[in-house]
Amino acid sequence: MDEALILKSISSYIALTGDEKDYFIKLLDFKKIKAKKLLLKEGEVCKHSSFVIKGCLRGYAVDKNGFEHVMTFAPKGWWIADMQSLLSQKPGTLNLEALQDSELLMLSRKNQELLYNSIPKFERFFRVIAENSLVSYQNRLMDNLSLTARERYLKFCTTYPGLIDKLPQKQVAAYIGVTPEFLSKMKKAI
Amino acid sequence: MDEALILKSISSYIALTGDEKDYFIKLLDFKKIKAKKLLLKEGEVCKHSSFVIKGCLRGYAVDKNGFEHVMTFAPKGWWIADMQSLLSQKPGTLNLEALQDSELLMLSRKNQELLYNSIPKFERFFRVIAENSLVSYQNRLMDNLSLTARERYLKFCTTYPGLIDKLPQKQVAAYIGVTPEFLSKMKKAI
DNA sequence: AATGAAGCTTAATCTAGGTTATTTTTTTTC
DNA sequence: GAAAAAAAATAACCTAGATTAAGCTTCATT
Repeated sequence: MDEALILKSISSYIALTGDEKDYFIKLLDFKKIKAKKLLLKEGEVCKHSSFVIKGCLRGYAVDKNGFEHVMTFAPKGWWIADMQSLLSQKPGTLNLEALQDSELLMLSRKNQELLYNSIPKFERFFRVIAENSLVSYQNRLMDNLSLTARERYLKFCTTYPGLIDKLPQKQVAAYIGVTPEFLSKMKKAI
Repeated sequence: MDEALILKSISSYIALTGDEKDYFIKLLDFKKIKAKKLLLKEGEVCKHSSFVIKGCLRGYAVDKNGFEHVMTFAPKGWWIADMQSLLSQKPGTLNLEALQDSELLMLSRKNQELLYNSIPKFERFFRVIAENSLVSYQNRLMDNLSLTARERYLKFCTTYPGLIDKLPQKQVAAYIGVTPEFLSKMKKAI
């Protein structure tokens, strides 16, 4: 298990002593997950925040017509969870799926509470993470309200250059909010 | 200036001593704002988080075609800011406008930093606020990806029963993501 | 290497919601 | 309380993107 990435990511926001790092690392569970396997299924209660150290996951919901909508992609260095379910501890609506063979450092909700109480600096860390995430959802919402499908696609390509050629394009479609057929048509026109 | 509401809202998440309450209250600036006046204009840097104690504000952006899109409504008991600008301290894209004569308790970014350092519990408070807000933007995004305009309208009505009959309906339209004409057409059909 | 199964493309057709324009109603303002 | 301005309603027409359905391509599994 390689904790260098997560410690580096944390150090951008808060400074930890060696002891604090050790304590934190002990609260994490390492997990490998195979491509196409589900980390969390809709209807289950989300019990962990997971930090991706290898591979990539996606969080998606299935609507009442059976269509998938991608809420988030989580490549290396990102956190993923069904936040709604994690906060409320009620059954969630998201499926968290590995897109590739992946490796995670998982922080259980219980350990996260422990962490807040023993190293209050982590309140700050997760506050900043939540604020940044909030802003990115605000931006995405605004894009969905004000841009055409074509503009959203082009923005996706420039915003996530590392993802665009790794993802099946039907999943890009499910993220930007168009059908795979229409994305295909757009790509021809570009 | 009436600080009862903000203290009550905080007490749902963290417990404060009398001294802490006093200290916090002194960091706030009271402001009255007339209906239709802008608290923040796009292009300006957002310097405050504002808690609404009376009235209602909206945060909206104007797209390149001149159409307004409502990011958020902030009735009594809610916070409002251009988060992106507040966090980055760069010029923002949101206009924050009073919909009615309103009263605010404003916490400057500088005082917010002070607050975090002198009463670290506030890290937790604003973390929780940010997490809840994040979840509500996730839900709204999912609604925009998966529901019809009609469904979004009906959901708006049940989610914000207090707002629906106070707002000009063109602003409801700018929130759910349809033209005022289409909203009018839908209402007739319902 | 063969056999699926899943993903991608293409194209014809359809529709939810947009656009434009006019009229009516409500709200502001002097 | 009259005039002007903003909001809402109505209706005809338009289009971005959805739907359906067929063929094609890639890729995983035996």
